[in-house]
This record gives sequence, C-alpha cells and structure tokens, in this order.
Amino acid sequence: MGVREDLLAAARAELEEHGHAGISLRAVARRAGVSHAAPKHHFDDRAALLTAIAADGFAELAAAMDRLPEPTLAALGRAYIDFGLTHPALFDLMFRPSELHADDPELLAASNNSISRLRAAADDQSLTLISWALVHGLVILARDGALGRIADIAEPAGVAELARGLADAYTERIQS
Amino acid sequence: MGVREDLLAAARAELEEHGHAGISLRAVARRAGVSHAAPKHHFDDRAALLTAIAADGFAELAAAMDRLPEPTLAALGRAYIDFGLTHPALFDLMFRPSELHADDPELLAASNNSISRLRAAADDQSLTLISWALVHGLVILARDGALGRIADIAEPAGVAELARGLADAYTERIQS
DNA sequence: CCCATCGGCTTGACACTGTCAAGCGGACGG
DNA sequence: CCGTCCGCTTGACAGTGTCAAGCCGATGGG
Repeated sequence: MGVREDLLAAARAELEEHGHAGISLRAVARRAGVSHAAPKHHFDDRAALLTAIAADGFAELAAAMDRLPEPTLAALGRAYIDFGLTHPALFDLMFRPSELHADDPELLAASNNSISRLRAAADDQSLTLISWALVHGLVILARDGALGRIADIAEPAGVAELARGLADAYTERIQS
Repeated sequence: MGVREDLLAAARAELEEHGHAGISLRAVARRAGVSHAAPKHHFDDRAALLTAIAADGFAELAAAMDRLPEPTLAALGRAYIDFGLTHPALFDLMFRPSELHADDPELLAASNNSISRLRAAADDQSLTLISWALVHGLVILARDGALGRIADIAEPAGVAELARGLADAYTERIQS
C-alpha cells in the first residue's frame, strides 16, 4: 500500500531476479512506479534498504524453524539448508555485512533471534557453532556450484538432495 | 613489469583495501598509472580481471596446503581456515561466482586443483565434503563477525583462535 | 635507410549508477 | 480560507563500466 512497502516488494523482486549486486535503487523505484529519488525518503541509502530486506529474511528463517514439529538439531539444520537453497539471493544478502548496515539494531535482533534456535537445540556451544558452520558451508558450496562440481551433479535438485544427505551423515557421525 | 602485471598488482591492493565490491577499474588503472580504458586491453571486462585474481588465490591456497609437512585432514582444515582469515577479501572473491566468469577454464582448474588436496586426505567423499563445508562455513562466519557475536569475542585474533578450536573439536568428534 | 603496418594505449563519449539540493503540491490544522 | 508541513519529483553532480576512434612508437619489408 504505502510507497515504502512497494519499494521493499520491488527490491525483493529485483533481488530474486538479479541478485543483491544487481539491485539498483533506480530500477527499484521504476518498478515501484515512483521517481528515482523516492527511496531516499524511506531509506537513508542503498545499504539501509538492503538491511531492511535482510532483517525480513532472518525473520522468515526463524519462522521456518518455528514451523518444525520437533526442533532437533538435525531438523533445524535441514530447515536451514532448505531455506538457503530456496532463497539463494536472500540468503546471500543476509550474510553479507559489508553491503549492509551490520550494526543496525533491527538486523542484529532478527539475526540473533534466528540463531538462538540453533543454540537451544544443542547442549554445548561448540556443538552449536560447529553444526551452524557445517550447514552454512553446505548452503554456500551447494549454491555456488562447488558441491555439484566435485560430486558431478548438474541439476540443482540433486545438489540440494546431496547437501541434505551430507547433513544427515554429519549428525550420524558426530559424537553425543 | 608489463602493464598487465601492474594492473593485477593494483587490483590486488585495491581488493585488500576496499574489498571486492570496492574495486573500480578506473581506480585500478589510476593506481597502475595508465589510462582508464587500458584494462580493457588485457581483460575483457571487470569480471575477467576479478577472475584472474581469484585463480591466483586458488593457486596460493594450494601452495599453502603443499607447504604442510603432513597433509592430514585436520592440518588441511587449519590451513584452509588460516588462509581464509588471513586473506579475507581474496577468499571472499574466490567463492563469489556471480561476480566472476565462473566457467573460465583457468579458474576451474585452479579451484579443482586446490580442492583435490582435501579429497586426497579423506577416504570417503562424504567426509571430504562435510569437512570442507565445515571449514568453509567457519571461515565465513568468523570473517563476518557472526561467530564472534555469538561467542562474545571482539578481537579478530580471538575469533580466529575460536575457529581453529572448533575445527579441532570437529575432528575429535567425528567418527573414523 | 625509409616507409608501412600493426598493437598497445589514450582520448572522448555514452548510459547508468547513488546521492544531494531545491522545489512542487496536496493534505491537514488554526 | 490561509499557512505550514511532509512526501515526492525534478534536476544536477561525480563516479562507474564499456565502446569507438585515433595516436604513437616499435617492428619488419623493400
């Protein structure tokens, strides 16, 4: 309804289509049907717009985790991987502090809120961090095609399946 | 000596100072003391320049791994983490296919050559991939400050130490 | 020895970007 | 009914990547 929402929606669309680097404020404004300087009225600068989108992304990730019937570490890890591979551009943006206002309180709150779910599922912190790093790395390597190249898989669906399988293998191999 | 080498060196310097997004072909040309369009003569476009730098990065990573006395999975993982945290901007660029010519044969060769060292150290492929994803995720989370935020560590050296410790904890916990 | 050719580099231009300053216009309160 | 905001537009600026044309010196042939 409001111009701000239109701009956010347009930016989300541009993000899906062109990736975070392909987002131009002017293209977003054009898509939202406003003048090229309208975004300045709602977001201090480009980074502020991206930060708002990233914060939304963390909220969606948290919501996806909350939808789980049993929030075990294994289930959370699968949800994390699914989220990352379903919204690759959004996930990319969320973990790109150099392009965001990384100290924005709303962004930090949304991010910490998401990660707290991982923490709640493991009894010790080092297990939390190791598991987080594992699923995070899997998402990135799968998204960038590195996993598929090593394992000789072409279709994205196959790579996603491989990533999920590796996460399962990890939970089986890890001790206590 | 040659203009091409000067451009690559200037780009490396710009990369360290401003990150991959802050690299401007014109600034690189200025730094190398040539005209703003000189890069076009040696690199088809901006992505081609970045691709050449990324390929160099993979060669350096491979060299660091070859310097290891005993190329065990644990030692390779530490070397991977050290490389990523010592050259954060370079590492960032290397795994950013959207900004590179991802199908460039030289880049692919250099990349595969690096990763083959990980593969040689594990007896089964899924262990290779899991370990790779783990150290890769650790580098990214540590570099972006996410690890430090969770563990309440401010200094980069402390975060690097934490990442190394987590990698060690992983190798201890993982089964065969 | 001179001249022609050719490749590496420069110069100039274009469309596009993010950002800023000024100004318009309609809604809202006195 | 009038004045004052506030949201948005218009216009400008410096900076970007890329392309086209032209210069200029080294290289090779006559």
